[in-house]
Amino acid sequence: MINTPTLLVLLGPTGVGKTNISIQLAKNFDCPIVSSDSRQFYKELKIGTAAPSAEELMQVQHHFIGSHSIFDEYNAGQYEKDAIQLLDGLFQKHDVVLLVGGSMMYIDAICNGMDDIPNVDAETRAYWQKQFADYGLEFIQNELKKFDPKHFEEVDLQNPKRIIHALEICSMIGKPYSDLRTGKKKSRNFNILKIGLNRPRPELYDRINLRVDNMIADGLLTEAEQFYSFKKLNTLNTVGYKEIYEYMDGNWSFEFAVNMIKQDSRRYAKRQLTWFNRDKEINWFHPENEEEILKFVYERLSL
RNA sequence: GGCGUCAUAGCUCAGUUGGUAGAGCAAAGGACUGAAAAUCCUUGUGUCCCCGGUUCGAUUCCUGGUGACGCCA
Repeated sequence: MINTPTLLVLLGPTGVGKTNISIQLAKNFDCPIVSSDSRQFYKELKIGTAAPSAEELMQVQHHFIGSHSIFDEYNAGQYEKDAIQLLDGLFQKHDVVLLVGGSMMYIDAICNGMDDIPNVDAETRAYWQKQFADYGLEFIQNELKKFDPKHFEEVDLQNPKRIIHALEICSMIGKPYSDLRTGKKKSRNFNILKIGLNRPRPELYDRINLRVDNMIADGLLTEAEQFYSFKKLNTLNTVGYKEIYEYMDGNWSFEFAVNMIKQDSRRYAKRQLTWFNRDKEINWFHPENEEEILKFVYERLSL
C-alpha cells in the first residue's frame, strides 16, 4: 500500500499527550519511533522530561531516548546528521518511521535541514562570552557590525546568544557567518507527513499543572538533587531542574519552585505553539480523536 | 453590638488637590539555522464595591448599605 518511505511527524506542545498517541500509531503501522525531544535524549533526565516509561519503551522500538548523557555536548546540527543517518537505516526495513517530539528546531532540522556550520569549540565560546561579560551588549553588537554587517542587519540585536553565536562562527571560519546561511530547504529521500496535537489552552494548562504534581510525587526532587553540583551545565538549564536548584540554593521555597515549574512549562508550551503555528504543513488534531488521526494517516499513506 | 481602617486590572498595590486611571507580577501576542525545555522582543486587559446626594462633571467629597481586617465589648 505504501510506495515511498514516509516520515510521520507527531508534534505538539509539552504535556499535550504525544507519547500515548505515538505508541498507538507505532503499533498500528508497525514502525519504530525516533524522538525529537531535546531533553529526553539525556538518560539522567527521566522524570522531569516525562520520558516514555520502561513499559512504553518495551512496546515499541525507540531511538534518541536516553541516548546521551547530560555531560555530552550536543546540538541541533549534530542531531540532524545523526538522525538522518539513523533514518536511512530504518527506512531499509520500514516504510514508515514515526518522529515524535516537541523540540521545534530539532524537528525542523530533520524536515528542512540546517546549513553546514561548524561546531563551536569551547575556547571560542568562552572567548566571546567573556567579551560580552566584560564589555557588554553594545560592544558585541559593534563587533558583529564589523565582522558581519549583513547579519548585523538581520539578527535580533537585543539577544546576546544570537550575537555571540554569529561572532563565534565568524571568528572560527574567518569570514562572515551570513556567508554560510543559505536558508535553503534540503530535499530528503522520504516523504513527510506532519500531525500536530493541540488542546484548548485551559485544558492544556490543566494537564501541565497536573503532570508537574505527578513528577514531584514520582521523585523529581531526588532526580534533580543528584546533579546539583552540575547545575551550571546547559543540559540542566531545563524546566523542572533549574527551579529545583533555585529551591536548593535557598532562593525559593519548595512550593514556589513547584509553581514556577508549572509556569515555565506553560510558557514553553506557548512558545512551541508560536513556532508550530507558522508551519502550514501541520495537520492539527485533538489527541483524544484517536480514530480520526488513524483514519487520516491511513488515507494519506495509501495514496 | 460599638469604634476605626480599607474596598481600583487575574493578584499585590499606586493614583486622580473632582475632568472616568497606572506600576510590578500573572497573562496574551511575536521572533527563532549548532546552548533551543535555551534566549530575546512587544502589549494594560478596568461598572475604580453598591444605592443615593452635592456638582457642568464623582473612581475621588458627603449620607446610607455591603464585605474584609483590626481594636473594644
